[in-house]
Amino acid sequence: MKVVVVCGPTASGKTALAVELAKRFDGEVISADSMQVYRELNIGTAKPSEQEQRGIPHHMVDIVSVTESYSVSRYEGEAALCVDDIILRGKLPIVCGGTGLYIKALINGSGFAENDSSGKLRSHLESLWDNEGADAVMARLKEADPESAERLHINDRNRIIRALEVYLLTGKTISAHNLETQKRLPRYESCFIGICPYERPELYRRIDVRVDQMMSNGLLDEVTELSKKGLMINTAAQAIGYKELFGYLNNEMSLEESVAVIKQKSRNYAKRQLTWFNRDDRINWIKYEKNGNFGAAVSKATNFLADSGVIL
RNA sequence: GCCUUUGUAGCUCAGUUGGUAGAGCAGAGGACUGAAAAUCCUCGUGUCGUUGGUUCGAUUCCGACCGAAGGCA
Repeated sequence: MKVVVVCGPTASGKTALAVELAKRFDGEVISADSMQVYRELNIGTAKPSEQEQRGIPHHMVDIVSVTESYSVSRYEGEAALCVDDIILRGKLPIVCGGTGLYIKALINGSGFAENDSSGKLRSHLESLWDNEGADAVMARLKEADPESAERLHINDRNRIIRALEVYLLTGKTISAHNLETQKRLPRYESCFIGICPYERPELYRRIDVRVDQMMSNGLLDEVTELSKKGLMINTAAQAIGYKELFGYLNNEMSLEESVAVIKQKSRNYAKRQLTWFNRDDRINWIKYEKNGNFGAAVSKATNFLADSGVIL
């Protein structure tokens, strides 16, 4: 059984397409979205409403609280269980989302290196970075893992720290680990469908419109509630739409400004998503004009599924 | 109407004691293996408002004009 993947940048119409395909081909949706996993984040993550879900089961949504920190490796394991179960029940698994790394981890089966659950090593390395500077951390990485040190830019704090962390934890370099996992066969056979407007300005227009919709749907109330409860912490605090309105609530900027920043950051994000997906040559793209209709997209997607043998 | 300030990259603004200019943001491209809605890299020629003058040479100094903001009437 092949797994269907519907991907693309934010606000491009992934959800509607995935649900329609699920309707037609007896599927269930597995979300691949790093922010929709959080129960308390709804409007700002464009989490599909009950109406939008049209009775199709959606997995990997609302599975943790914002008080927890979620991560790719956890996603990889849990989402794979969902997919396996769907296959076992004879249904078509449809992975749908914009978090490229999550999709890759699920389909390819990355096999991430160990992590220190106590977080002690991480915070030690972070304070090393802050107190002694990037060069000090980089010097240690150069000794332990010259390959990664060569590859990583001196400013890329997250990756340098992680590379060193992996070495100290496992005694193996992250570069060796990556090399090894890249050789593995993918966990699932798959058919990738990407959806995106043909023209960049149209994508950006759709993003702006959607942010305005989120605001009229009560995003500010949602964020206000979260901030009252003091819940904007951990990874969830990085969510676009939340951190900006949090800034407004802290009197750092006007409401108008923060909405403009949300739009801005969403556009920047969409750009990064496209860079990620464009590199993946497995993706069959559905690119639509401004007046492109949904029916055409669905039939195009159906053709892709037929070509790759997902459906007969 | 007069006075003051101001007009430089799509936006906000530096700067050139006169030798045609540079940051941030935006935008474009790229990277990405346990934070990924994160993290990071690369890319800056624009009639220096218009027009005269001084000068070997003006975006820079001077004048006029046009636009903007503030003040006084």
